[in-house]
Amino acid sequence: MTAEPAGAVKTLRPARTTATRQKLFDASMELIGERGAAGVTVDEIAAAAGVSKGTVYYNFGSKSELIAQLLRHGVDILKARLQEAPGQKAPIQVGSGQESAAQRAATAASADPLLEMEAMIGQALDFMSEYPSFARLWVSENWRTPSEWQGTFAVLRGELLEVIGQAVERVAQAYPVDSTVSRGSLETAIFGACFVVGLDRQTYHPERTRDQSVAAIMAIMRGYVLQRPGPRG
Amino acid sequence: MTAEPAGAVKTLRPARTTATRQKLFDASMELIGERGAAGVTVDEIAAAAGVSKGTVYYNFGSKSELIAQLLRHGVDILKARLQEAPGQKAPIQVGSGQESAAQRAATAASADPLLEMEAMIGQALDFMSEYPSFARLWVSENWRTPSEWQGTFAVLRGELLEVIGQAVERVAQAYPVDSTVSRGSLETAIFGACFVVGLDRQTYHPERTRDQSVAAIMAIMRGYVLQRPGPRG
DNA sequence: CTAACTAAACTGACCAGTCAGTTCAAATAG
DNA sequence: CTATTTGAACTGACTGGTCAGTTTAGTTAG
Repeated sequence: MTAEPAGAVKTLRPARTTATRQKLFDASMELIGERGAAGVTVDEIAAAAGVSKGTVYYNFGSKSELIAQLLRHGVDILKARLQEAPGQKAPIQVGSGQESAAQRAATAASADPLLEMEAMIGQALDFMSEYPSFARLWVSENWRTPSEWQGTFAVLRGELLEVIGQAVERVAQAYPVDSTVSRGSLETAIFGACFVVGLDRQTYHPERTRDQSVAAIMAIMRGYVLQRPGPRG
Repeated sequence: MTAEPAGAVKTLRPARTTATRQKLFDASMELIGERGAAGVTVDEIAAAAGVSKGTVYYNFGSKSELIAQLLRHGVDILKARLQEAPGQKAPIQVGSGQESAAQRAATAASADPLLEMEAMIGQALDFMSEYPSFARLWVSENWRTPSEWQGTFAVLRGELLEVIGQAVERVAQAYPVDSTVSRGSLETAIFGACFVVGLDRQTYHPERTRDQSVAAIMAIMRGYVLQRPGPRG
């Protein structure tokens, strides 16, 4: 019988378990990204992770749950990357006037929300380069209608779009923008363009540079902003 | 014994076969779009098409070949739609000065390549609405690395991007554009945004209108064009 | 001592592809 | 006009193999 219901506590977990789960995440990400969730067997994943099949079930309970947690894992990484982009550095609510040099640098870099946006898109593309399999898994399963991970996707998608939405909002505060454009659709377009441009670069056009890709996606923002006299205020 | 090797002649094919193949395309498109190529069985497809399993193999030879031809079929439809957009109406080389009223209307509408671009994006979104399963199949399988349909995708992707590329070219001829932006990346961004915005509307935001979506994607073009004094020439 | 993990065998469902046989519309023969 | 033949189109039971998930008895590491 499996002790501890699969996928229980995440924190305070023994080091061995954490390492095992990480190995399984790495192996799954790779294999599933290449051949799709349905195209990979649990035996293969276990073998690739250098672990027995029983361990997969001990840790995750099912193939489906493994993949759900894999999606969550990837989104956590991507969100962290996006928030690394200057100006996204979470609500710093420490006593006023005591920012560190690093904090001041971040603030300075984020003075222009368009530059911040550019940094975010760059981070997104870097993520796609680093975890191409995650991007493939995402686009493969995201829009399936009665998907096993429908709920998972709805939540994760919302989290990512919120980060983008905040950055767009900051642009809209600093610049005159075309208010006839639906904010939601715009965010989706940016989000989608990041994935597709990133994946396409990976698969079909490795010669395209990161900066070319960023510039192409940034065209969306330049088209959203009405004039270019720099941020106001 | 099966006469005629599967998937041979396409033209002059007896009506019965054409009807059968169409039924199989319709059924496959629906099922595969929902649950993915690997998630659907040939038995299910046959049943949904109201045909026996043997007929699938008689007509296509393999599940894989059925899907390859399904992709080709969908791209043919999408390409036709994109070329319906004003100004794309293929090289009309009939005797000069004898255009029909319809041709003149199309020419008039295409006077502005940006409007033409807008029409094309609208057509793309309409296609996504009408064949959502095709779009899902496309994004699900397009970027798999050693895919069964790698070659198929490379060809079809090229055909679609060429149509977009021509429209972008016409914009670049008529307007001053940001020449530092890589044309290929830009086209990919537009292409990707169409798919993702279309699918997202379908799956998560049915309340978003077609025109909102078009406007969001058109932001890319507005950002690519440097000024807005109307087309030159 | 116990949670985490191993190794290997096993079950039961599922599924791609096969093939011997059936149908029927059109061609040909009488 | 009727009988016969032909073969493309189609059928569906069957085969061989695969795979998620289970079980069990034992091992390792913290």
